[in-house]
Amino acid sequence: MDDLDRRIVALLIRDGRATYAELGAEVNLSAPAVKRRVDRLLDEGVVRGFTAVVDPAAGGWRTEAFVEVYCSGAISPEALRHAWEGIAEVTNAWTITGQPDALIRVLATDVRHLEEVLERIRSAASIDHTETAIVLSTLVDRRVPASG
Amino acid sequence: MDDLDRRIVALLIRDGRATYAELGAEVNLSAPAVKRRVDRLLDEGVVRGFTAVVDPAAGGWRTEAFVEVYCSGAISPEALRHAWEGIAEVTNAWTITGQPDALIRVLATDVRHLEEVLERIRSAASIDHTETAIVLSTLVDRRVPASG
DNA sequence: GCTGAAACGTTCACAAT
DNA sequence: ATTGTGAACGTTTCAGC
Repeated sequence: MDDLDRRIVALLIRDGRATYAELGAEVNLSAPAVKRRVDRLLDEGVVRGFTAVVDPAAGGWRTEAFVEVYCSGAISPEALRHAWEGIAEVTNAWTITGQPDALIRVLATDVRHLEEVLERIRSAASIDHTETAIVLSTLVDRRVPASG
Repeated sequence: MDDLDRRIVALLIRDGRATYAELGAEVNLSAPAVKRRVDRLLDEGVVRGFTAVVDPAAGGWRTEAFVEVYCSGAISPEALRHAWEGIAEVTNAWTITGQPDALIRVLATDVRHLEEVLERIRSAASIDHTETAIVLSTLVDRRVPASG
């Protein structure tokens, strides 16, 4: 993971479909040399894969919310993961420090749908209660810290 | 945005570097037909672009936190966006309903670095106080609701 | 790491439906 | 309006250096 790797990764974050020739032109390397590095980065898990960045609203997901989850008793993170992975509308979930045990990001079509998802979240594990905050606007949207 | 578009988008979320021929084989379309659809989806903004999915830990980002921000007085979302966009470690920020005015996701190298980022966040706008929750584990990590 | 060459993918104009 | 075909061009992906 040298400086060349970091530059290639930064370029691939900006354009995940950039050709090896284009990447090579930016970092002064031949296309095969770039490919070998990208293959190695994929192998090492530095780059997990490539994906399309989709506008959720275009798919009808117009309501976004964060749900703080307070559990009752001891529940393993693995049990929570298993329960929430099966709920399609749960896009992200983390266990966290502080008063709530977990934080969930939910995408729903509307508030009515959100309420229905919250019921499924609560019934999927022995949960004490939840606190929901609806997203008003997205101010910053990156996956990793800004670089260049 | 018909069913064929949705299937192509789902395939591109799974593999953002899939060739048009591969996509076409899955949806029974020729490569040029798939390309025209993808070009249109990009044009319409349904697909915003393509990116590499990178492991933050591989880049040294081993500490993740969510920061609830309580503002003092009236601050425009635009002012908050401008202030936080300039902080590299702020990967995401949303204005939300409920007690806090905003929620921020931060990636830092360690807890010491996180504390330093929090200082920058607080001094970047007229903020009353913040409440930070450090991420213990990531249970679910998707961008959009699961589909297939 | 580079080069060369074959296989493969992309991207266009054009015809078909 | 959208698709498939064919051909030119660029890219990928080897092996050999």
